[in-house]
Amino acid sequence: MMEIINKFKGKGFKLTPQRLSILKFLDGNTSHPTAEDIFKALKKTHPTVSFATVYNTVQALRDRGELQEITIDPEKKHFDPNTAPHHHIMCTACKRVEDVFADYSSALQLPENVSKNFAVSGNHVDFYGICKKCRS
Amino acid sequence: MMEIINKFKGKGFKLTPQRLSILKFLDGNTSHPTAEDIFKALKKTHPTVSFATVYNTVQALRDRGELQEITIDPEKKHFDPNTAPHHHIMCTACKRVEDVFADYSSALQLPENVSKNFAVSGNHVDFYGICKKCRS
DNA sequence: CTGCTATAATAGAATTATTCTAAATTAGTA
DNA sequence: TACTAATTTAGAATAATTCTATTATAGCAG
Repeated sequence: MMEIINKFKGKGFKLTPQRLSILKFLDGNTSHPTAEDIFKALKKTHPTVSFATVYNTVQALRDRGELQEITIDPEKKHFDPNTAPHHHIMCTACKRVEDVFADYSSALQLPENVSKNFAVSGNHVDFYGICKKCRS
Repeated sequence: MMEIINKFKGKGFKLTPQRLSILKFLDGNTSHPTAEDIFKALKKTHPTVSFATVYNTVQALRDRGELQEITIDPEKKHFDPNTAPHHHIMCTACKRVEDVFADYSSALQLPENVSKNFAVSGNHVDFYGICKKCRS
């Protein structure tokens, strides 16, 4: 928690109460919240917040490399404060997203016809399936 | 082309001129068009079409397993008539999506704590980078 | 070939996610 | 303590997608 806050001292990032609340919510959060999830959580402490505050903060964090945008869900973006390289799996029934910690980097070689045309900056692996809860 | 059309004879799928036009546009198309791309192409032959026709047809094709929805682009969905398992790379500058034909299946093993909680139905690997054109 | 019916097309409204705008507020510095 | 650039807010705007109600038609049944 302290680390997160300290990361934003200086650098033209103002640590407002709203942002502090968002940072607290995100810190160590592995639930892969959507903008709406963050908005709802923030409303508890700041009933008058606007969605713009959520998107502003999310964007500021993304720009600083402190928040990852997850595209696994075709319906909406999810966010992940864990910026270490890792992957995800989504339950196609309940839409929940979970982490997959595995290092596939050495296996994911691009065919030459592609690698010669791209300066690759990253990759991610998305898995889809049905979770235990949704089967029972 | 003929194959595509024949796939939809019977089965409660009506082959309307609009749909035929969409099928022709998609057949062998490796450009990963968005709904808007399809809409624009369709407008050339059917100037009065509605977006609903595009989305209806896309959904019918998806339901029949003849069209894949691509989530690599955070801004919008792309579609791919190639339903054989393969992967994608997106240029983060020009947003173009290209195919990556590589078989990573044996390498993409899930860690046990995940695999024991999911009946996995599929996966895809997304690469990001800058394409040659956008660097020059 | 003709008529019937379920399916599809259309225009446009509605919904959802996200971004923008302009005015009021405030964090952090001087 | 005052100032200023950054932020918040409410709400409008935009973009992607879905829905609705009406009209049209593909494909089958006779």
